[in-house]
Amino acid sequence: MKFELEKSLAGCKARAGKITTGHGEIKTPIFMPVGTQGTVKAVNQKLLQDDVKAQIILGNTYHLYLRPGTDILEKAGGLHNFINWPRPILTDSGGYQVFSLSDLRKIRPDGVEFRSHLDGSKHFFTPEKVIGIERSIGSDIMMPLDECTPFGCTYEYAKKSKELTSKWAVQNKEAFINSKPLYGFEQSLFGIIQGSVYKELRESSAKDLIAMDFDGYSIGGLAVGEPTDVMYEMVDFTTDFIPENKPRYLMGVGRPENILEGIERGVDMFDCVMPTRNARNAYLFTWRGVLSMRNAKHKDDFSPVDETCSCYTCTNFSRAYLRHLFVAEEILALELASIHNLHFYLELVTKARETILDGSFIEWKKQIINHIVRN
RNA sequence: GCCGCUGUAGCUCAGCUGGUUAGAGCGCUAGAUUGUGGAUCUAGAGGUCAUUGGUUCGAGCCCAGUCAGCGGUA
Repeated sequence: MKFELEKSLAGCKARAGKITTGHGEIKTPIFMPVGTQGTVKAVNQKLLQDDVKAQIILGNTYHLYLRPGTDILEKAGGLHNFINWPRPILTDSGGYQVFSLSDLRKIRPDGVEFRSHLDGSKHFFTPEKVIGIERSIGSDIMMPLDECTPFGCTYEYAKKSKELTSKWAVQNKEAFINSKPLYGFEQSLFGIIQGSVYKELRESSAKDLIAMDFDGYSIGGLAVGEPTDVMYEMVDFTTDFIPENKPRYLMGVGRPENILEGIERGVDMFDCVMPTRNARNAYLFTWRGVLSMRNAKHKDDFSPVDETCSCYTCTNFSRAYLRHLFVAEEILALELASIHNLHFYLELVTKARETILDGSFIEWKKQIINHIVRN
């Protein structure tokens, strides 16, 4: 993997760059649709490429390990082949599932013991095991096993957790060096910076990981319930420690305005379930604010979701039809809404990139936030 | 025509021996959703208890008439 920094803004930390992987280029800043189980829910691969214009998608190690399992993925020749996705894939390690499925797991110094949310069976993840699974998956960018701390945890807990994540990072890195890709293309490994909302811990976590020289750096453990301004402050603080020539990835974020604020603070990559999950709940993002497609006011509104949007949904269907599909619980509702929201997110980061390159980002961002945050 | 059963929220129904502002589920309306459960959670609106009289301190509940629906019967 190669990262090329194309432009850094003078007035803020926003940057534009290019990541080159074995499955092509990713132009940053970028938003990565989440495809946990080998599919971006409700959107097929053709539309994902041609209409949404996704440059890279996510898969999840925890979910893919439980189902279909690494034996199937290897027989298929890796996840790209299995799901017929020719562009880059990034895999999350399962660290977040350790956090979100907390009643089903136990964290130990050597790894995480957990029960499958599918059948209750017992499993044990170590950094080495996770790297092995990600080799079987064949993701272009792999995330190491980490612990995502819950918001509200004490300094002491966050400190111990950060130390564990750093210790695991060494093991992740070693396992990475001591293993090889299975499918003939290069894979790369990021480090995940933890430390909750404590600056001192963020700094020390960043320094631990940077000393190990990862291909890129993720900021984890944010957007887990802390106030938004705290999240921005932590991001701003943390990106200062990350070398300029490495991509920075803010995990799990976020709302459109969160992404723009993240870009301004020097983040290159984002992922979030919001555009897809909210789409399935009839919550749509537009350039003039958000819409709830179930609302009765759309019943006889035959205008598109967003007049300025060029996605398949907006160029072909009305709000009234979308509302009808949601009320009738038709599956096409999920598809059309997901296409639109993802198209919006990708267009958002594309425009951010363009305005970084031409120097108008800050001005553009202010204007956009005024429009999209208003309801 | 006669006999019986039933009328409570948009729908399906609870509602104790008569006792404060009549409830539930679904639906409806509106929120929430941040390294994915199409899930879930939160809040709100909505009732002349078919109708007219009566008994009672007090009636969704008891009595009578009327209307409507369902079943049986000549």
